[in-house]
Amino acid sequence: MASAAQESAERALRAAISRGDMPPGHRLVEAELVALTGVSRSAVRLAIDALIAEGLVERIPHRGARVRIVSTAEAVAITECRMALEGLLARKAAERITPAEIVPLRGHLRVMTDAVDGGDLLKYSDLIQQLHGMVHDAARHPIAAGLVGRLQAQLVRHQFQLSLRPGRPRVSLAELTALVDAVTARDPERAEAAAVAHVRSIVDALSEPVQQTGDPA
Amino acid sequence: MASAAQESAERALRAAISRGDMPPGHRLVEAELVALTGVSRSAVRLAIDALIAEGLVERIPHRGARVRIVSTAEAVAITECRMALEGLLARKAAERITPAEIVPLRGHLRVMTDAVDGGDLLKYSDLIQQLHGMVHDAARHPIAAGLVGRLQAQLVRHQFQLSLRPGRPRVSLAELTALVDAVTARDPERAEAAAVAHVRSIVDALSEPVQQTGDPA
DNA sequence: CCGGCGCCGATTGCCAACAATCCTGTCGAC
DNA sequence: GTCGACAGGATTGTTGGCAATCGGCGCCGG
Repeated sequence: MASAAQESAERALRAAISRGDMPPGHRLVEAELVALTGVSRSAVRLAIDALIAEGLVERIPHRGARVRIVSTAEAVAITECRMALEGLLARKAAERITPAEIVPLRGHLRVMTDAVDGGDLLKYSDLIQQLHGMVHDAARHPIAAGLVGRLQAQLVRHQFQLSLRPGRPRVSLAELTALVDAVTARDPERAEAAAVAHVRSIVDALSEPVQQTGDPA
Repeated sequence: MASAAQESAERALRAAISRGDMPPGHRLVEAELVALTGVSRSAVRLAIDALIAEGLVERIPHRGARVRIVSTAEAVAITECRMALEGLLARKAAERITPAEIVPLRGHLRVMTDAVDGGDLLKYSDLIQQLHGMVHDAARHPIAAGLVGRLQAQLVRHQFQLSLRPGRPRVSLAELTALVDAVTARDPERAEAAAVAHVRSIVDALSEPVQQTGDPA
């Protein structure tokens, strides 16, 4: 991330991958990315290297880079790691949260409830990320937060599929309410347990076979 | 790690940092490393990038790379993350260990006991790493194991200081014995608890003020 | 005598060209 | 008709050199 060119290329790539443009398995041809981002090939190459280090992309020698395909098994394993780390973060957040942080956290939970009641799944998915961000900030543990962020970045696609399952938001909201309650009550044990329970339910949902929605589109 | 040159440079750098040659804060001048490793500057540069991605080295734009200085607070935070992940690994190991793995694990513990009784701290420190490696293998969770490995690599220096404290090996051995007992008994709950307890005691030891050795330098 | 300013060596960051490697399509032999 | 070898094209990996930037040193003014 030294130069501006590399950073811009990295952002562009990350956005394209997250947005679903460039699906898993898609080849990243360096010349194409040069034309796409407008930066030099060196910068593109370094950006790819950075994304490889984060686990978003993989490179086969002399065969180029491709968007990494994370299998369901890997997604489960990654989420298990996240489970352990979110537990740590929730515990720290409960220990270290300040009154000034408690108020917006509670407010955020109300907004999330409204989003679920309103059926706005996309917004709810965003709000979840924000909630985790607030908890991570309160935990004051940049290392664990950074690890969780990098783990999570690897499975935007899985997370997206998950949020569309019927009934899932209700379950998720109940678990997150318990988490916020415990954190704002400054109860580290309960906070850790709530966070672990929440992520565990994600693991279970991921492990289940994908539900047929009958949607022909 | 694509090319052999880069890999060799990376190994050399990693070894030099681990060995204590190149202490934290030491500047990594690219031309020097070219002369030292005998590979091209590009390879050195890529090797440095790889080490930056692992958190061992940091780079300031236009000012070069230096061996990263991890403060005690950071070491504690890193070890807290390790605590969470080792708990997960111990749990998985207890669930998944095979009879063929139980025997050498128990044997390794005896070797460790002998090393402590013999006062061979350096060897004991090595054996600890190997023991963790065996547990990680048994857990069959490459993602968590990889994360722990990269976290641990950042604080070889702290770990080294820790192992020299009087009385520490005895405590450590007792905790690890409990861990091995739980894992070989296939008791996930106890295994996780033992692993967490072990790493927590490391956290506590790190947090304590460094013992005065009477050396005024 | 001291503080600010501008040059200079050293070092890094960047780029364009070269060399090595791999996939694809085609040709020929069996 | 099918399999194997071969050449062509495309893509990546590497090298060397050049421009940009930074810290230190000496010089000048106060």
